[in-house]
Amino acid sequence: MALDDRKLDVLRAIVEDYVATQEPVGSKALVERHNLRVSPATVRNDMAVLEEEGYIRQPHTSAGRVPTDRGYRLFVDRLSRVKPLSPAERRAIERFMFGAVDLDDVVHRTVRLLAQLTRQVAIVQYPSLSRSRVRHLELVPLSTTRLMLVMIADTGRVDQRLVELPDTLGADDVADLRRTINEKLNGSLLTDTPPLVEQLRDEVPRLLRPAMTALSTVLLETLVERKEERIALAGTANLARGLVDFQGALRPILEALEEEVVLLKLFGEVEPSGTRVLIGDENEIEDLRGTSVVSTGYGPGTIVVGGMGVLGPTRMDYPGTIAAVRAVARYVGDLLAQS
Amino acid sequence: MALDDRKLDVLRAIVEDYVATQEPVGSKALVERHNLRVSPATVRNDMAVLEEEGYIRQPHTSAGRVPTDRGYRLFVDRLSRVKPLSPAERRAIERFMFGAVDLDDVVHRTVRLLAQLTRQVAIVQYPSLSRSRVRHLELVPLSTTRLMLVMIADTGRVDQRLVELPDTLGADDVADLRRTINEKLNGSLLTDTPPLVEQLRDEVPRLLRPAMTALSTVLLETLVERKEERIALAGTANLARGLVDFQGALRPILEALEEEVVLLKLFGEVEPSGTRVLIGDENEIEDLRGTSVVSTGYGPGTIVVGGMGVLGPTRMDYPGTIAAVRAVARYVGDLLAQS
DNA sequence: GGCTGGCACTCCGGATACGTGAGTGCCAGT
DNA sequence: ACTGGCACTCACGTATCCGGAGTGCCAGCC
Repeated sequence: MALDDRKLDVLRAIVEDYVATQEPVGSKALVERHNLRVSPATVRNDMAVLEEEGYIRQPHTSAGRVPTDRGYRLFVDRLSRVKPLSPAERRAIERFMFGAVDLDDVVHRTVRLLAQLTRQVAIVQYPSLSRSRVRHLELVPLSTTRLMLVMIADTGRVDQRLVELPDTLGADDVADLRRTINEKLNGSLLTDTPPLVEQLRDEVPRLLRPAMTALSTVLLETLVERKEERIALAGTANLARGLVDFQGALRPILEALEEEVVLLKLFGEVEPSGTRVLIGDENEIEDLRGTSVVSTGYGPGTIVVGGMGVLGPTRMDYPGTIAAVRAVARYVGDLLAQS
Repeated sequence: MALDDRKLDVLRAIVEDYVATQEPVGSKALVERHNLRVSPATVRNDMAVLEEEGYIRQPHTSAGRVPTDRGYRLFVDRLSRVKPLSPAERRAIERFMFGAVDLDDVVHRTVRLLAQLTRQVAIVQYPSLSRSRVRHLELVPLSTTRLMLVMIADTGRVDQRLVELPDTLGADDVADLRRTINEKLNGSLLTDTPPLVEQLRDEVPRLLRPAMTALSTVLLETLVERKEERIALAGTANLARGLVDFQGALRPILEALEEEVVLLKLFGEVEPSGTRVLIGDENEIEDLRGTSVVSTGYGPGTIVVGGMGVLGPTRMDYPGTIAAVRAVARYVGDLLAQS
């Protein structure tokens, strides 16, 4: 059955009111607050249809209506426009991000900014290693048998690992290794490096082979195997605000949020295409059903190097949240493009 | 008034029972569970005295007794022995920490380990910059006018910052700067470096002065001004377990936990002497009254490079928690000593 | 003097009952 | 197709009641 325009209006009104008040909304209140030009009785009929179609439901007989996940979905897809940020919010973004010194700092500020802007839990994935290119590899001798391997990615990310050498090396040797590695790997996507790393061993003088072997091993670990990506989180206190429904449900949510692996799933499939909204049961993660996630990719220009987003109760202000997430992602993307 | 031994026994029993059951404990239950060799009536008299002295209180007339902050304090100071970890727990520590690859990883694992062991919120401060020594400073040319400055501290901590150069530099120049900086600063405590950095400018050839000036500025920021230390947090979900008392109080606690500045205060005054226990109102941070904090310093050998600890409801298992915090701190200290 | 059994008293928490009001579904009328 | 009217339902707040755990106090006992 096709829903006519008025029914869609009613659904939109229900979602908006419910998000604003957090209370089931009834037919009378609805006609008062929105100027639908019909009587409550008519609205009730429409509601009955909407309920039949699964867009809204009644918590109890003779209570108002509440949107279902399906209702929110329709609302997000067809009934709402992303609302532009207020100038104050735009200014807040700039103020907040101004003066960030390094990638850590950027990510940190971003996640707090998002949490504050949306008043929800914010999640930011560090630029993914697999989507970065090697900008430079540095070898720092700590002792004659120990090197610190520092990898600098074009996303600003810096990783370091300790390498134990099988035998002692002089400064010249280290320089040699450094040159070889950089010539081979600089500029390549991290996911493409493994075969290159394999070749490294054969490109150094016989004497340096054992050292290079040790180095290759660590390199492989650093570049590829170390799948575990990093995540920053903020605004968990906001969960305690949406008290009523949560209450007991809070615990599993907090637990899920501490599992980085779980969170990464949320960003696993970010497409450059744009913002993704997961509503309630659409979420694959058991414990996070009952919450919605608005996420998007970010990166310099059109490249996506990581994801960011927010998580909150399904009854969230979608247009506002989507706008905020997009704006912040874009801002951070520009920031990355500059450096 | 001095409390005789039996009264102390009663207090200890009350604390233990209350911690175990989370319910006010009455005189009858007390004599049953512990073998005090007196009647409930006698215990009641003792309780009356303990209450007068402020060690316990009644939530309501005709309810059992609950320890006050003062009661816990006495318990911790005089009535309890730190209980050694179980073999299973010791093994858990080793298993959990095994295979940590870098400092980030160590801190991460540590905080999760602590949270799991104590079933409370765990907090670990990264090795404090101000308590570290410079092990090595590396300059990595990213372009002709840009350097990445990487600082490696003896605590395993690695920080990096971008430096924009006033004019272009060749590879030799960079090597020159690197050598000068390292000769000057290597091995010195970070807090002692500022005067040394000031001198740097005059120790390079005239041509390199502008570059060195830029470098010095960033160095100062990195080494000293950047007071903001880093913090890792885990186990916030555990807060939701101690439900009853918290309930509404949860929000401000979560908020406080997100303020790194606030958390650092907790470790501001860690003395190498040992473990510190802050009970309820003893806590200086407004929002964290009502919680207790068990914290200790950690570091290689007897040196303290940072703090770690856990936070939970005042009704926590102090002996167990103290033991866990100490054991983990010690283990991590040993780990740092090795590297 | 310190300990104990007995006893009256307090008060929290859960169960039950009741009235109220918001909201609904349906129907007959326009 | 919309509306006004009406009977019905049910969550929620308030009031009341009851049982039980726990106390404070007192008189008696060792």
